[in-house]
Amino acid sequence: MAAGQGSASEMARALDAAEARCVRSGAQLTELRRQVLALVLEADQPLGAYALLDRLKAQRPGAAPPTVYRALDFLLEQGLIHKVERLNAFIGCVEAGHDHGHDHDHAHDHQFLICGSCGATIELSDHAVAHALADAARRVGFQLRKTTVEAEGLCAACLAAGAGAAVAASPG
Amino acid sequence: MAAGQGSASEMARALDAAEARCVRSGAQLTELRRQVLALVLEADQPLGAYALLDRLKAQRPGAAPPTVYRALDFLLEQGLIHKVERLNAFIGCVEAGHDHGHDHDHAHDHQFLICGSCGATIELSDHAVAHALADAARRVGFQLRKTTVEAEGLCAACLAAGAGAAVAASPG
DNA sequence: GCGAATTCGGTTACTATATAACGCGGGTGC
DNA sequence: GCACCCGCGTTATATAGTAACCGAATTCGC
Repeated sequence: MAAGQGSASEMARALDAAEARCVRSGAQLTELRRQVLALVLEADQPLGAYALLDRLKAQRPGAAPPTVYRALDFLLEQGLIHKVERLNAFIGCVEAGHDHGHDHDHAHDHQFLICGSCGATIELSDHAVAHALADAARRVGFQLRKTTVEAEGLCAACLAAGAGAAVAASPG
Repeated sequence: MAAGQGSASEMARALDAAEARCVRSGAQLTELRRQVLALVLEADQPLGAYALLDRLKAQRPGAAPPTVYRALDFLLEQGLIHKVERLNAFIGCVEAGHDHGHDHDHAHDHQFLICGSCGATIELSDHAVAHALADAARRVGFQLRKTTVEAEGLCAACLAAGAGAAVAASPG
């Protein structure tokens, strides 16, 4: 388990928060976009566009790649989801789950820790990391626009379960 | 301009250094691998696998995707090149250009700053960034194995040239 | 020398990821 | 009514990456 919404009510709350966010920014969270967002949020790990497409087809038989990519582009723009570049996969943004009214429309800096054993992906919002990177960029005169910080390794649960050995030893 | 070798002699030196590195680790820098490495190094920006393939075909008409991917895998393993995840592209490792004999075979932590205007990609080896990320991971009990830190923005040269406006205005 | 094992790379075919381009229908403004 | 924009269906295609099989060259053991 990693990121999935634990219950239907949590999901409903998250979708409502997303709706509110879109209204505030003058965007429309249409039925399709809502469906795709729900699929991303209910997964307990990042899902690829085609995995999402497969699931979307259950509700929307005619769905094709552009269907899901357009929805994903929208959700990315709205900051409701993130793309995990190392996995070519998409995951809900933890920040978006809160419906506090003040706009933190700024692209919040985040980092991902991806467990190579269980696939859990943890989103961090570590200020020190963001600051260090901003510092390093400034030192060479580079103006940051968007940062991608992702790490692969082993999560605490898998470490405790001795996954370090399991990963090396077992094929499955 | 960003990463390309400035001259034939620099290139030769870099290839010799790569050769030495491979010898030390018991690997073979074959003709194919050398060709692909040269193509990566002579580019002034990260190149995709298929761009490399196109260029490789000039020297090796029969080349196909596996040809270039196998060479790239080898070069990545040897730490001679890096993959830029955001671009699905490959770039020479600045560290590999130096032929100092001591083994820093450890995967050196690096960061990329990608200019959205000119495509230049700057490799940093900022300790503070690496340390901050390691710290953040440790705090949540996550064991790091490989980190990917990439940022998109504007390089100093493009900022000076007023690229901030140019990026918004001109298509080129 | 001869065969087994390994490494390298050519070749074919395929999977996965992502986008281009066209068109339709429904709203909005005038 | 009509021009316009938006959302989305639809078809086709581009780009990225792998699987699987094969043969040549080298090395190793004997």
